[in-house]
Amino acid sequence: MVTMRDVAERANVSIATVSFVINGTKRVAPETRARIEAAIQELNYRRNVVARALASSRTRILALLHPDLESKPNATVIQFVMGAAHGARERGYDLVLWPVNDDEQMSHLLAGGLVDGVLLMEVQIRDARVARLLASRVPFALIGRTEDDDLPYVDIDFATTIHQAVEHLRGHGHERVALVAQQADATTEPGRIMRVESAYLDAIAPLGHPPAVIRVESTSAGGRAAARRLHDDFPEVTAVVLVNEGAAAGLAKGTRALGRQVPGDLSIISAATTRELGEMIEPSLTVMAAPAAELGRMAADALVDRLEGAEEAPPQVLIPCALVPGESVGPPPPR
Amino acid sequence: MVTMRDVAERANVSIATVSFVINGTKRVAPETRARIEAAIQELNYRRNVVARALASSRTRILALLHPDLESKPNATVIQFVMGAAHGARERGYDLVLWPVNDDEQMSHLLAGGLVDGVLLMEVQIRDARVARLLASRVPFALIGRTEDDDLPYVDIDFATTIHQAVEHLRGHGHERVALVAQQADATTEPGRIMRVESAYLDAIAPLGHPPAVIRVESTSAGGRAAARRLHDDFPEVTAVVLVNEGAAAGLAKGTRALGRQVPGDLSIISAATTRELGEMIEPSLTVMAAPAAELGRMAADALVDRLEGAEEAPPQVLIPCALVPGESVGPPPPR
DNA sequence: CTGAAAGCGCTTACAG
DNA sequence: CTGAAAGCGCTTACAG
Repeated sequence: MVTMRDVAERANVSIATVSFVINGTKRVAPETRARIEAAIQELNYRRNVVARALASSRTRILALLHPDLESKPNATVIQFVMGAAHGARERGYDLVLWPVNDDEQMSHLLAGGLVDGVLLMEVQIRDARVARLLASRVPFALIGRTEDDDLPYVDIDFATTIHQAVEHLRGHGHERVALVAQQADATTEPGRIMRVESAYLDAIAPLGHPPAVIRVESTSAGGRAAARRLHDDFPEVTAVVLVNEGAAAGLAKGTRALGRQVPGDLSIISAATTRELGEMIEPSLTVMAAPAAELGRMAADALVDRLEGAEEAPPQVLIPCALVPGESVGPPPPR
Repeated sequence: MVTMRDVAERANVSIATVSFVINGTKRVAPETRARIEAAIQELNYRRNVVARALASSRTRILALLHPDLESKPNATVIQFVMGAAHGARERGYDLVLWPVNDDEQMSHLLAGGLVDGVLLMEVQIRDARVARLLASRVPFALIGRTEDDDLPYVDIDFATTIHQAVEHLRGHGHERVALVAQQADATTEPGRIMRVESAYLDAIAPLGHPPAVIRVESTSAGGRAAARRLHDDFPEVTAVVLVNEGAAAGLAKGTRALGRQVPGDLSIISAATTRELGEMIEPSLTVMAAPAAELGRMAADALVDRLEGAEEAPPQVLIPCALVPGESVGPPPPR
């Protein structure tokens, strides 16, 4: 292995000077610099990142802390993860995956000193991991939000997204618009659920009709259950905003299985999902595409900004989803 | 930060002895050990992984080297990635994501000394990255295979999978079975394409009919194109084995758009996809579920085995997909 | 502008 | 069974 010492010897300088040119930390005379750069070339030297990390107490590694995603493969999730990985790489950081649910194990990992910062996914309204993170003093950024808004986060702008979805449906003449959201289970209560529901209530208020909210699990079966509940409990509803990626296909299939046409009898917008998902379903769903890759990238970026000492207020970023028209929205059925 | 020195002082031993008990590298007298363990507890000491890495020249970090997955979110991919992350964690290793296409950048990363080993995804038949990896002397394992079979790999057993798919269709009375595979583009030629096609030829040989192979891109549009080609070019075909996850939904939709029923006119098995994908489509697709999470886990495991000095031959693992019946396979239409 | 040297927090022969 | 010490390959005050 070629070390900095080898380079220094070949260029007839001290290792300190080599370090200065590699890192650009101090000005170095042009001819000295040239000698060093030549030596680096000739020896094909590459600085050892571990030694650098130890000496500088900065590893330039970020952790992506997420629950076990194996069980619920969600199309937007991988885009998010890849966005974060790219964002980190572009800033010269590495991203490690920490599939950790156990809050104890998380503290262990944090204390090991491997990472400079943490990206926390699937944030809950009250999230014990946030307290651990705060206690560990390791900088972090959230994907999603907790109850209190003074932590750095990056999130989908659900308010704008839902409003635009409802607006789009109103433009087609719908007045009775339901929301199909995600069911919180005992342990998890993503902040998004709460925010989505309140955005929905806001958005439909001008229509002057009572809200229709259905919560189902994020699976095909959940989607079919939603179709049935819509049919049985809310027959006056002519359009639905869905914020539950896993249930999208089931909702479309279930609706048709009940003899109702999409969009003839029921219009559907699937918010915060991928365009690819929309295309897979029959009829192709009109979606509000989640800016998942951008969010991942921005989360990494924001975290690196903090690590590199940008002293501003904690970054708080909201991005709305973008409407991608499909074939699942039309006028309401004649009464 | 609490260091090993702090622990040593509190326990009245040398830091070497502390290291021995933490790592179990040498036997230590029971009472000494007890003192040290107590000190660790009291100080809540956690060994610094960076210092350990530098001293032992083992970082216990693995890299997952993959192309940009953002563009083609493929449901099995995330399961694979998560499987690898879990597998690594369980062995006490961290997994970093390296979204790298550029083969130059890859060498840079490899030379940095951050990782002990590499997992290489989306392996091509002739893969330049493999040569780089070999040159770098960093141990690795492949997901998929190159032309030559003497490198350590973990892969789907396509031969068995395709045979079982064809067998299943024969059991329903099909004799004319087509293959819809993935189109290789200029730069990528996954080894799987080749292996899938030859497995298909083997599997249908006993049927005594000419093969019908269609290659399309891995998108909904590709799937619709396949439906049309089947209809136009291979009217005698009554069943298809699909090995192209991205095209699955398009094939089903496209077939129906041509006025043909699934499975009434055409039976479909989608191989090497997730069960969730099958459920999303209408009708629910019969799939051969890819053992993606297992493969990821096994790849990580195999790599760690090598790193920890298992001297055996390079691990080569093949796992077939498992049949998950849906509603897309039935008897062939009466002639 | 450059260098000598301490130090980052561990592991690991080597001695005893 | 335990310790003193060298060393992993860098960065970074501090001097000059």
